Amino acid sequence: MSVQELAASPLFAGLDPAYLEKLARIALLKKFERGQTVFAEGDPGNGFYLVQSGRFKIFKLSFDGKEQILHLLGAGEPFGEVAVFTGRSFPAAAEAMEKGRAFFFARDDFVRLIATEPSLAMNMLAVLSMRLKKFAQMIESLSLKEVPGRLATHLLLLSDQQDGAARLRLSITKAQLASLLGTIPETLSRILAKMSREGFIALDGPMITIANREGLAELAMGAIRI
Amino acid sequence: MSVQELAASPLFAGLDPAYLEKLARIALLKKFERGQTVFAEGDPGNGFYLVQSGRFKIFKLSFDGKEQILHLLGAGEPFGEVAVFTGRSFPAAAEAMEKGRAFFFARDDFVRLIATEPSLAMNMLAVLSMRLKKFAQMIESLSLKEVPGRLATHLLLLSDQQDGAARLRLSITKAQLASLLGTIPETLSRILAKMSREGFIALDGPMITIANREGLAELAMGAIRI
DNA sequence: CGCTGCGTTGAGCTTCTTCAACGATCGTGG
DNA sequence: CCACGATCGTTGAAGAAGCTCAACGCAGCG
Repeated sequence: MSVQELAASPLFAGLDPAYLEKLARIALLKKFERGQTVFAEGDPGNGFYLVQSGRFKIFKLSFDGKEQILHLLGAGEPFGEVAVFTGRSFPAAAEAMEKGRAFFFARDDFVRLIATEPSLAMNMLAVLSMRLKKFAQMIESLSLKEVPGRLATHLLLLSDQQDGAARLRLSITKAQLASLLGTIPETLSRILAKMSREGFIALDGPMITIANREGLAELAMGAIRI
Repeated sequence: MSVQELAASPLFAGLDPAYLEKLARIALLKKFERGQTVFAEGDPGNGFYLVQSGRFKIFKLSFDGKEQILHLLGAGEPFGEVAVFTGRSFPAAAEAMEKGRAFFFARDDFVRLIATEPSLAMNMLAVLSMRLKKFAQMIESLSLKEVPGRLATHLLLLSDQQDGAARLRLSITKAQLASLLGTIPETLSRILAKMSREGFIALDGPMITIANREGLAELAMGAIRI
């Protein structure tokens, strides 16, 4: 497995090349087709994955089949690590959103390595901490904001990730965005339409242009409503 | 600072006494009064805390003052660690719910120690992983379940934590329980009353008795409604 | 005694979901 | 090449869930 690919991940950044070599030796590259399940919620978690290519989603399903996306992952991002350290089953399901590959690291092999390399442990702590922070924001959004507020927050975040660009391309379907925001496509569609009508954004298929950043920011923090 | 107290925490369990001694030397015991703020969301996170006594809550506030409790903490539980590893500010606020004390560990001191003691790192990874799992369940609850389902889930969890006891004592006020469940006291009150009317539970002040465990389990997973 | 925090209940209203229908796009197989 | 089904997105009408606002009882405590 290519050491360079591993080094590109935040999880393995800054590690000694000798360690990367060891990691590469225990990694197993797996292929996934669009829609293929990586693991289901509750499956025994004997290791974790690192995305090599393609995109993957981590999600929860309700009794009646509604989906809540917890995480969207691209190249270099790990998933399924929680099960490694709790020593139990996966707390959510994972699925490939498109054709792609992921490295698999078996728990025992990985734990052996992490126990001897403090900077790997520190990197992993940083990854888990970032995730916790993100989850805390998600909980805040779901419980304290209405859908327009969550959407505004998300759009501003997207813009930030692209150096403040006003013109954004949704890289996921609107149905998936709805699932990420904890709502349903119909509601999202209505709210996008309303935001457009009121001049906050401009819509054009999968393109969204931020037309009133201050207004969106006020929506995001709940200072105003639409 | 007492080494025994530190050793009782899951975070420091199984560590070499010599390391506990080092930890004890960098720990700083702070006192808090009921209602006192430990840190606000956004404060610079220069270290983390470990509860010695009393209870603390971690929470988010909305623009108009509504509160979402993320976490309730008792003796031996750490909080504020996320900021240590993301190197940034606290992602939520912390407050003492009653008179209590907490050890404070400064970031730099702690990072020095954790980098030399793999089992401390592994413990910390386990703690963060458990939290992530809990947050994932919270997100699932908020987005995929209605209030009766969340309440049922919580009651069953409480019962599990007490070896399956049917008679539970709420250790927090109902207003705080509402905040933990992502709702408001009025709604919680109504749903408790309805659950009692329909025979799922029996109410008596702060005591709740599980009268129909199977029914509650079906409520919890969303199989039935009330 | 009066105050404050906690809990409950009622009425009205907002938000969101459900259910249904429909247009557009796209890939596939006949 | 066209027809078909599937996915995606949008819109409307109706209903459910939960929130807001208000009032009130009750207990603990200065």
